[in-house]
Amino acid sequence: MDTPGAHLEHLRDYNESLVVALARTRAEFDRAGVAEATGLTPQAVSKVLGRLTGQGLVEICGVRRQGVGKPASIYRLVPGSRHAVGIHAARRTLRTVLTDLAGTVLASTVTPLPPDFTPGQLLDAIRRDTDRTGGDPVGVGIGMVGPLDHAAGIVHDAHRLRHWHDVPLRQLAQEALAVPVHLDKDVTAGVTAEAWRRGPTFRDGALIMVESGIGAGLWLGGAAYRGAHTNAGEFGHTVVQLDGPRCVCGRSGCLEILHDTAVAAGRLGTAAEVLATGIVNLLRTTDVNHVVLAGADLLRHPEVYEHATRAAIPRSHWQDVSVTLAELGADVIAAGAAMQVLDAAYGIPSTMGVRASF
Amino acid sequence: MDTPGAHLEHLRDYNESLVVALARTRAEFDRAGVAEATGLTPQAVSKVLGRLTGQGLVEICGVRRQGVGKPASIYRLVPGSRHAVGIHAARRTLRTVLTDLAGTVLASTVTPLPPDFTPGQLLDAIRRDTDRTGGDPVGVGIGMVGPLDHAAGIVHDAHRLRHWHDVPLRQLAQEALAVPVHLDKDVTAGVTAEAWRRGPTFRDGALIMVESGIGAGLWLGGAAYRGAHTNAGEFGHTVVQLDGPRCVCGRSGCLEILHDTAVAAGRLGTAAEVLATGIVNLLRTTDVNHVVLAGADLLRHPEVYEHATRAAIPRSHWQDVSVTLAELGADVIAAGAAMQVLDAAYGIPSTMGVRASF
DNA sequence: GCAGTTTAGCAACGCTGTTGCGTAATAGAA
DNA sequence: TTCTATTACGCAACAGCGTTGCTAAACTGC
Repeated sequence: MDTPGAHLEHLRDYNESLVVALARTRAEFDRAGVAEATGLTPQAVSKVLGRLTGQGLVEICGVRRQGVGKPASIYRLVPGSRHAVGIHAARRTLRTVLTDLAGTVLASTVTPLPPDFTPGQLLDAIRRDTDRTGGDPVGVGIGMVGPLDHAAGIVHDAHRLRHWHDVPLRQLAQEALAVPVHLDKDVTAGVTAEAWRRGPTFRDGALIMVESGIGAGLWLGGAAYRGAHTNAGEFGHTVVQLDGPRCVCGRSGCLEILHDTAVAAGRLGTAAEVLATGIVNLLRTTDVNHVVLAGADLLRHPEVYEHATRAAIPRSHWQDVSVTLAELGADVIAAGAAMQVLDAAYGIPSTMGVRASF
Repeated sequence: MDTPGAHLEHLRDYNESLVVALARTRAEFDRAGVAEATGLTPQAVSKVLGRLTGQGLVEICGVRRQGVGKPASIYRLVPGSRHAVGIHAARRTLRTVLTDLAGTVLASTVTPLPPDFTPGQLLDAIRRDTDRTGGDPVGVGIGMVGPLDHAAGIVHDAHRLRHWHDVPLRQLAQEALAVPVHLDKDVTAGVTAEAWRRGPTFRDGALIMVESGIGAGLWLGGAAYRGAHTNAGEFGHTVVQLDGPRCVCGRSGCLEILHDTAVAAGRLGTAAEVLATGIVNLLRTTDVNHVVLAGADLLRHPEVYEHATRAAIPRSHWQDVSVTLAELGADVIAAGAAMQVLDAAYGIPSTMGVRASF
């Protein structure tokens, strides 16, 4: 820790983010409600709400009469007090969204990217579209195909893009944009969007994305899960047919090759069933209780995939799984990238800030 | 929160457990080393070490001369200051171990269980073997086949045991033993043992267990991962052959049925290759960088499985995966159950104690 | 023996949430 | 209208956390 007094500050930040997280899930709230939900004393909540009001994150919006006694002040989040920009760098297009603190998408633009674009070309496009979006964001999030290193901000080998080998994209973008930048896999950004919008009940979920490849973003135990090399969720390249056709990844009978082959043959139902088998495999492995379906290719026939998935999931008296389509549709990746920025700044920190990696 | 002052206490507990965690990974340590590793100031470390010494968890064991200046006091963990009992309730045997605070197995016993034993029979056996083990444990951990609910301490339907439907085993055992009891799936307990012994570098790992069924215990992001219904890691019932033979779970071509069929036919190499395919699927999904092989059936031919697994895992310049056998062998489940008790009492808490599930 | 260096810890401090208690605001009864 | 009970709010004092300032202790090297 290089800043003195860090530990009490972390305690304070932790409690503040706890209250912000609660504020995001409720249209309105009062002091007693926050105290009850968080376990803090009402007086402590007063102090926290005072600080948050001072930062403009929260405001009083009325009083609540509940019979006898002095009416309680009603607070609410000020969604417009903070903004973030999220970017989805796909293979041919750049999608840029502006979101507010509540996770609402305020603006969304799509511009084409040059074929087989270079890092420089992407940076130019990002700067152009970010400037055009405006909004004075607290940061910019970038969602992109992997493999990449989230912690280091380096793109190892963007799939099907020749000019991308160990590119320090986060650092480059940070210099170009002069705001904090987060880099993450597209699917992880996507599941963050769902988790951010659906609140703390969404503790374990997977976002299944079918869009020039099949991948999954994982949200496990209340946080984005990326694995040891930011490469978790490559479930398109799990084998479901040992003697199946050869896949580009080197193995045979991968989910992706079987799915894509069926789609190419016009057998969409079979493709959806194959995907559903893979999803149930994922459920067996991770035991998430929320499945979110997303991706351009999937959302062209949402009802087919949704039905096949629901049909494939077994039920029991103690197990339940929700299957839904991505609420934000095509914006989900970009919006999630923006929410990762907000999450870093206003979300509940996963550690207390002390290095535990000794 | 029902206890006042809870939040500052949590800060204190957090820092204390941070120091204990560090003490577990180092034979000896001094104030400056802890301060450097944790980010706390030396004076804060003094206070923490003073409290831990008072609790008997840590002791001074000498001084270190490093040239000029006053020598630094050398501290070390007192492994014998705390003990825990771990229990592995398998289908036919009850394994009971006693471990110390460092995770060393001090005693290990195996006793038979009646065929198709009842909850009452298991409780009797647990009480008997726990009493016999002695050691005044801080708690008892039970590792068992699922499905079960870790948080509620309820066994839903122990696989292949008829008398087990929604049994509140944790509560029953707690009343019978008069110490805190933890209940978890066997594989999760097992991976906890590996993680506890290998320290903070083991952040993402999977323990593969082949023993009357195939399962995986997951350790993701530095903590045991159980999923939404304590049912994560059921990877024996992931489909790897869409048109494969029917499995007991209702689907076809599960990893387990293919593996067991090959073993029954004497084709151990094929069985190991099938398992290895499943393991690579697991790596694709979770991106863990540690694979631990365990289970009685697997450890009968460890080299076959180890070789097949190593051969199946692709390598790249940014990706590395370690494949090892369970260090504790047959004790791994029971020892892990004991370490879960120690982890709850002396491990780094995952939350700051405030309810965030509003 | 003295100077220089490093460690250890007491004491004061700032900041956190908590507790005690006074004040404000309301409904309902007198 | 007036009084009382009730509920909400917040100032002030407090306990406990890690931090900072400073002094004492213990050692090496000259």
